[in-house]
Amino acid sequence: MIKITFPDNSVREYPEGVTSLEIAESISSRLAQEVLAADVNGETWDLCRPINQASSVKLLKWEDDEGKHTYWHSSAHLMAEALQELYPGVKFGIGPAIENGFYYDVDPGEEQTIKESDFPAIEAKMMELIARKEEIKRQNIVKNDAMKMFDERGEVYKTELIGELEDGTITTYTQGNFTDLCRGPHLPNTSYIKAVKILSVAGAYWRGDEKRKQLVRLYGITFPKKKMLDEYLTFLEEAKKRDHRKIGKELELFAFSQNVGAGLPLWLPRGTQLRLQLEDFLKRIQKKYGYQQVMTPHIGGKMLYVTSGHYEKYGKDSFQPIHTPQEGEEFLLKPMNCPHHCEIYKLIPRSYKDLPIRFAEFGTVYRYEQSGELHGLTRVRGFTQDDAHLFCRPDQLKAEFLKVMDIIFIIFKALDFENFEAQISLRDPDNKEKYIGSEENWEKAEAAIIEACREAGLKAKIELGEAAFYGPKLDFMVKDAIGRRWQLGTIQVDYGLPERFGLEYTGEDNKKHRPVMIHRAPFGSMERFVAVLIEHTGGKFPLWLTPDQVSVLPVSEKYNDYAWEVARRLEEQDIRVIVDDRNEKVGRKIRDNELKRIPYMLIVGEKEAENNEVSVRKQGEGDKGFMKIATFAALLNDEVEEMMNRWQKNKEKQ
RNA sequence: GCCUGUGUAGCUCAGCGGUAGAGCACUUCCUUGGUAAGGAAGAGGUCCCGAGUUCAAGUCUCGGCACCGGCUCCA
Repeated sequence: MIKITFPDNSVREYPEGVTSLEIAESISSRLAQEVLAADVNGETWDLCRPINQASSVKLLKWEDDEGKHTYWHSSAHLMAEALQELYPGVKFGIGPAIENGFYYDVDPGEEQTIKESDFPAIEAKMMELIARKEEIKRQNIVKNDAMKMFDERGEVYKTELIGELEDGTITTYTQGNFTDLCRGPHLPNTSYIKAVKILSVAGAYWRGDEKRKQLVRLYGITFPKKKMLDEYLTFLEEAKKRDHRKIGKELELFAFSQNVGAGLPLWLPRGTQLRLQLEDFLKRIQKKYGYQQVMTPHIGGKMLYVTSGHYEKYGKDSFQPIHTPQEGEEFLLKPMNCPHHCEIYKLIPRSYKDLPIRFAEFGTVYRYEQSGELHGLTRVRGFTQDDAHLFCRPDQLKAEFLKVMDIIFIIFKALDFENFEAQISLRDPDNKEKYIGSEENWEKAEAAIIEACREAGLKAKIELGEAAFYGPKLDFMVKDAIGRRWQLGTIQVDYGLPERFGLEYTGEDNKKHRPVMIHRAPFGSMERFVAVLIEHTGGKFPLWLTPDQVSVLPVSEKYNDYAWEVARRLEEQDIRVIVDDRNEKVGRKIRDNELKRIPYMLIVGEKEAENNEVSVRKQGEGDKGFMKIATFAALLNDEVEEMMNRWQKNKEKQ
């Protein structure tokens, strides 16, 4: 007998070689039905894998990430088995579980492809295999045997993977005629899977390497209940409705024109107004934090970027230089604002007393993104960064860094971006030649960021190899409607550019010193931020961001004056109003498309004028009845109030 | 840049070798002054661009462009 300890520290005895499934059965039959895998001494194990010594065991269900993971991993195998039957000679790459579902990378060979129209057949085959209730068997195998087995089947991708494994660690899983190299764990058999959906097909380079063969990646998802699949598909449908590209079009916020060029957004009047509100908001905050606004041109001499190192790194992959006809000069469309700001810093001698100096600019930059990369407003070729560069003494770095974090938190709080993830992006330690700057400076910069995050109590994930080529950074990531992560705010510590540009200040000791630079953009870019804001709010922006929230409609021209009086009083309370008194035959003009988008309509006529009231209608909700002007204003202001409160509270905390 | 897929009216889409379609929006008229309505009529299209096959091409084939979903990339 062996002792099994459960998460609540209770202990039961079982015969040696007991499986997690048997343990579950011993507790309740319901549990046995629901359990998918088990955590055995911190490792996720198959339900049917015998436990041979005293262990602590946690049974994992759908609700546990590891349970779901196991479920989807087995589903990936199931899909692979179906593909093997449908596409003879198909070779397999890897097939992991992901956040929502799973994928499998396969090479169907030269002769055949897998298309979207094939999905139903693949799904049907998977259901057929499920009905067979095939057992999924784990096997330990010697490296040479594994190599031989997969080699005989021509599984070149698998043999490459096996070659990198250590002998003794190799396991395979088999169901029906399908055997896969796999660490596991897996479900006991295929019948656990009830609902199947192939979601999409895409190309994916083998091992993520652009230079290697591109395989076909098939994405799918499965659920233990048909209803759950339906709910998931409904969720995807709903998310599509919040797509910023769709809402941006509907609300006339922004557009693209093939004549202007791919990835070059046109900001329409309403979108521009929204963006300007956001810019004003940040400008107000920045003023309080001691920033100075600067403005710099959209192009810069090539030498500027040779000095900065950007030319060497990105020159070939940028918009190409602009040439002057007579003087033969070369200019680049500016891909970032930092060199310009460095030039401003350099103009006059700086004293240690002047620092920190903070130059802010809503700077529009142009980057030649590969055509396949473009994505609505989130990935474009021309965009405006809410950029600023801080030049400070080394001893000021941490304090400045923390202040920048404050600004980001204020913005995220004000706009309800609660579910952001912070990521510290450091160098790839195995690939240091990708970066410029001295070892010492990198270490200082990386340490400064980690230290600042700790001090601010910010939980940040550390990612190696994600740093910019000139320095490490702290990024704030927010998800869009369908869960894609986008980087918004960013703070970067840079010892390199000051050196390249020869930036100096005179210290207390009357000697020249090198300032440290912080690059930062709390929104990231106006384009991407607005995109994510649209997806988060579904286009229902907070009142303080929407320029025209209310329309006032007099029932006849007799009440035009009263309508204007109402408008004036609302505007006193920062509520923007459109008065629709354009036509004495008012009823007809109401169809106007513009007015229909305004959520609140106030109808005024005899009764209202008499009682100093308005009659309120809300788009889609109908009549809200008569209301005093002040009451109505308060109703709208609740929203604003809430926002201001949050901001205030946050400031008090500081 | 690379792999699927899509491109028809302002928007959402149907049509898939034989005279360009629907709903919403738009214009005009009528109806209703408490109203984001109803009725009628009308206007609107190099069917993304370019070649090819065919008596005949939105429709089939090839090339390009744009967009979508991914991969790679992301200063």
